[in-house]
Amino acid sequence: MANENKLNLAGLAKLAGVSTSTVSRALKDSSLIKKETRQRLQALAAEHNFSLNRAASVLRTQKTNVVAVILNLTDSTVQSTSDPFLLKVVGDLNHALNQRGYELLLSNSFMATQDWANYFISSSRADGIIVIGQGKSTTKIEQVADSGAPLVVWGDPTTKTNYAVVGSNNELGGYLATEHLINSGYQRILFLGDPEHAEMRERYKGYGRALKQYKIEMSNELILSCDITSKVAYEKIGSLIFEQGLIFDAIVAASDMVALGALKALKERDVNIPNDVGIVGFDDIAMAELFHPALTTIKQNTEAAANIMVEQLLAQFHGEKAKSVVIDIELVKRNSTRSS
Amino acid sequence: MANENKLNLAGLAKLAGVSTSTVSRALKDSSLIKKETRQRLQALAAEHNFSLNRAASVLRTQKTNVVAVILNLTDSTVQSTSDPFLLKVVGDLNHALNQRGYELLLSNSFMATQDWANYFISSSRADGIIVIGQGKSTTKIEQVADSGAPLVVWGDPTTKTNYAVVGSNNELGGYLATEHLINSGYQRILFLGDPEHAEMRERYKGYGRALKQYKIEMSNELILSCDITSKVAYEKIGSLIFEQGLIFDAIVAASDMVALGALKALKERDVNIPNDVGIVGFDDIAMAELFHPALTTIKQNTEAAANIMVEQLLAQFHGEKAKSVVIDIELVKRNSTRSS
DNA sequence: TTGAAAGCGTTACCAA
DNA sequence: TTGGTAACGCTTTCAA
Repeated sequence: MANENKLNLAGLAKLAGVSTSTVSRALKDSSLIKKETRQRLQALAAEHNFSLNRAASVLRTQKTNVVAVILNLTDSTVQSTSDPFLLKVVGDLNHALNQRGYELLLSNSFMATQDWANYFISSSRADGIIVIGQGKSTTKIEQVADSGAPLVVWGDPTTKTNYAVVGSNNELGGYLATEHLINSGYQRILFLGDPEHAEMRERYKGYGRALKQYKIEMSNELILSCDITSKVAYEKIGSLIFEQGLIFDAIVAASDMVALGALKALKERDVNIPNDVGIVGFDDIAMAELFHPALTTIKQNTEAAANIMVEQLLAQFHGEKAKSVVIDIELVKRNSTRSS
Repeated sequence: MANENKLNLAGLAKLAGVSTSTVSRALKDSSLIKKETRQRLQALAAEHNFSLNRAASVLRTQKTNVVAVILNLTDSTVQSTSDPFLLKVVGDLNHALNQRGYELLLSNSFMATQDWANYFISSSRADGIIVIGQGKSTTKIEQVADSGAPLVVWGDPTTKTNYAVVGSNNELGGYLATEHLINSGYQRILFLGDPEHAEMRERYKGYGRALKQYKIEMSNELILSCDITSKVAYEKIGSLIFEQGLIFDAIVAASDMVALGALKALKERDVNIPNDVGIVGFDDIAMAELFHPALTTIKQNTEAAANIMVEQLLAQFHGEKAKSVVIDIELVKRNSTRSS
């Protein structure tokens, strides 16, 4: 047991025989203070393991140096804890924020049920908010935007909003995935995903555009709506094959997790991938290349996205207006599709 | 744009024609205040989207209601962002903390380079610390323990420490994995993992105990030290086979990620799983059952662990002493091993 | 180059 | 049942 009564600025000042103002300034290396005084005080602080009281400092400066990151989940808590893509984004955001001297306060839409701007900003819990995922409804996000609180959203940047959205070009991703399948000789291409979900809807649009461009008729039975978890995808593909047989020879999956669920269902029925059926995923999670066959997918660059999101948020701290940014995506060809 | 000048307790009190003390008490539903007054003030607060200033409140009460969670990473930043098991633990901790009215401040050992107790506790950033992973060195953890700050560590609870460790019975897990392989008729069982890592070392011990018990000679060439990422495991298994051929017929992997890397290397060489080689993983990450064949593994119950960790931490807030707790593990038989 | 002191917004003690 | 007020620990303006 150490610190019975915690050392504060006043205590440190007393020890040093100077005023609190001097110590305060010295610790931020202010040029107002003589260099040797500064060094002496910094050494003293280090020696006593001194650290400033955040609460007092936040109260005084009205600045928290914290950013709230909200996982905006749609269906159930399960998604948060098992979706590696979302967690990858959180990890990258943490890194990007830390590099700029900010800390990450993690929350999700099940926990933060109240008005986000009030809860995080007015209460001085955080200086800004990053929301991951537009989900099926954007009312809570719009509420934050209307409050004027600094906000950046990970989602689909092509849809029009009154707040800054950073995200991949989902429509193009859907298009490239589909085009790759067509060029590889696949004919009956299934779309597997949840079109109610903003980002997935765009991927679906890209799928449609590619089909149209290559003069392939769109067929309703080849559009399979499905929650974005591998378990649901696995079940959906299983029952589709059971009921109608193998009516498709390729799948455009709305996410890698969905693709992997489908892959499992197909392999269990001894369908050969990529010869009988080709599959393209979306995200390029770390595990995509570990699967057998390694998953062809549309890579989302989360590190770049995280940096841009943080920069757009910090811009708002300085009174600038943030803008939506489209992150480049990239088709990563592996072995779940025939080479074109 | 709303709130030009943010409403505070004093402002709200003025609006209501009462004192700040009364509003303060009313908002925490104190029985000191007459019921109707309470309700009136609560309604008024809601109407004005009022929320208390956390910084002021923390400064006054010396209580943050925040817990710092530190990912104690060993090798590189890569591990944090790609290890689904660690992130699952973070997700479960977040859930457990939120349920008890605490928030989670996420950090990792690369960011928090200073003295953790000072940085998080003395500075009033958090009330307590949860460290995920004992890593290869525990000096920073011991520093926190010595400071007397509330602390719980996710790691191996069987090794003796002066702080509370919650974790799985890793030795038993290693034993069960190995025993299952032996009972399924495998003979030359490879251990794949990093024995310098506290938890992995215990799994290794369990592996050794099982071999001994079943009178199978331990052979140094069947102990393959390997960083706990799938990429490294993939490479290690690849070069082992290249150099010495298939000198093993089963693998006890120190984690699922390691197992999956090995699986990929084997499948690429057309080794049949589970007939030619059986594999048992550790963790039971969500993806374990998605693989083909679905991975036999030792399941760690992270939800239960998260709840226990949080309870042990909160106990320390009330002056109680926390104790180390062993979480039950369970062998989950799937298809990467022959059935015994 | 340094110091004094006000004030950030709560909470809780003491008084009424 | 309610109100006045000091105090939490820091930053920063103004004065020296």
